Amino acid sequence: MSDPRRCILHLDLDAFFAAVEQRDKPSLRGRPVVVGGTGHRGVVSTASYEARVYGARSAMPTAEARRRCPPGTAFLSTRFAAYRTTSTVVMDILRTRSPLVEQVSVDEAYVDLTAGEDPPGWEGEELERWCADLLAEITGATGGLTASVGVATSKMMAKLASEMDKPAGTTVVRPGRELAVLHPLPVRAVPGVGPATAARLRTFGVETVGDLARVSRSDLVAIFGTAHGESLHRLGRAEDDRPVVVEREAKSISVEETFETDVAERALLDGELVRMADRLAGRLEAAATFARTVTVKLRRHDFTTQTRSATLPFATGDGTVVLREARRLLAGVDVSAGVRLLGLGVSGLTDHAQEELLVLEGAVHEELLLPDASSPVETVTEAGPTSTVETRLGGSTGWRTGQDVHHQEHGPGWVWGSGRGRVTVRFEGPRTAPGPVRTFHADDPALAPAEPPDWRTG
DNA sequence: TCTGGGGTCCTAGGACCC
DNA sequence: TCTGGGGTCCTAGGACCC
Repeated sequence: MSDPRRCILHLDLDAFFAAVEQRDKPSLRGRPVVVGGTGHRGVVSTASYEARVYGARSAMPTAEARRRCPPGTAFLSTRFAAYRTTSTVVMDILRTRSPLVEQVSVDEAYVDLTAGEDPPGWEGEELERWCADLLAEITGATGGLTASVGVATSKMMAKLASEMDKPAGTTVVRPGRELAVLHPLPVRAVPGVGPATAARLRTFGVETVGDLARVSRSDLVAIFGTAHGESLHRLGRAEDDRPVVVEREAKSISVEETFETDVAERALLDGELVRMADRLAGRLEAAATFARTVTVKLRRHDFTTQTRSATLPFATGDGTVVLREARRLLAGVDVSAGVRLLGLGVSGLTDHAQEELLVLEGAVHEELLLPDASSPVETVTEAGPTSTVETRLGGSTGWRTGQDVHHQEHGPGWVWGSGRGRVTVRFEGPRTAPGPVRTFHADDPALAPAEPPDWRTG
């Protein structure tokens, strides 16, 4: 059983992306909003509660959400910069309560309250009052966003609790109550049980966590392997002593892109690779880290995924080195049937560069370092194919729905829609009334992309 | 108009070394 | 000439999470 002395809080911001959009775009408040990929291969990241009424859900193809939601539903692309700014405000508030805050994503965190200065106790309604105070502070500081929290003796139980009274709810699972709360839930509620594991368990007649808890450890290990089997056995009994850890070092960095239509032309794929290597190098530099392993990922028309990786004898932060390896790896796979997704990643991260030159001085495996004379480093500085995959496909004006813009005359606004050489902008901000809509030429010089508005001052 | 993008962890097999 | 087991590194693929 979990250590009853631990008091762990899990906080989850409610419909976070959609809530930020409704805060910053007054005309969307109270209306269905769907945030995610807006192209024909897009999927939903977050649906507002108004859109959930019609069945729109996270991870659903956006096309499906469009079919389900009524006219007037806003379909917006993501604005990560805005979400990050708001997320930081929330995480800073959590750190005033305890130094042990583990941010697991932009909208979610664990807090070990036991590590705080004056932790609330389990008795009476003290915890409920303490959480109400926390949620009120978050709502005030974020311009009206709500969060849900769960408090329990372990991370798993705290997370399950935070989902039990959404939105804006507080659920406390007091020590000793864990199994009564856990066992009626479907197995899918257990972290680590996804569609494949749930289907497998169903063939053994296991539907609820209570059913799972009656399966022996040896049976679970035989079915799912050591790591997964042991984990299922423990979590099914609410045995979870995973600590709240403040910072985890990144193990990999990657970028990927799904094309609007499958791509079979090597020149186009190479152009993408050039841009991806450049972005990756920027992120390596920003993180002051270096990588030894380069991985190229492809997804085909039938959704099968293929990866090819190579480990260098040195760690690099150089985009040209990453690109050279990526090109070599991509050259070894058949793309003639078309590629749906192309990805480029690096792993084996270390703090210290051990660059190519140092290894060359050691005269180690020179042929490994210059593996492909046909793609010399110099080609990287070339412009690459001028027609990127997007421009070749046409139709795009370069403006994304939901994007922040500024017009010389009309001031700040956001892209309401675009196409056929036009862009329509709604001029409003987080602290204005719902604003008017105007349409411009997509290349109107008076119109420019802008930073997200500040809900505290804008 | 089927299925994003960024991650983590695990497994299994082969190479290689002792 | 034949045979062994353990450990580490690498590659490819898959499940899962938000």
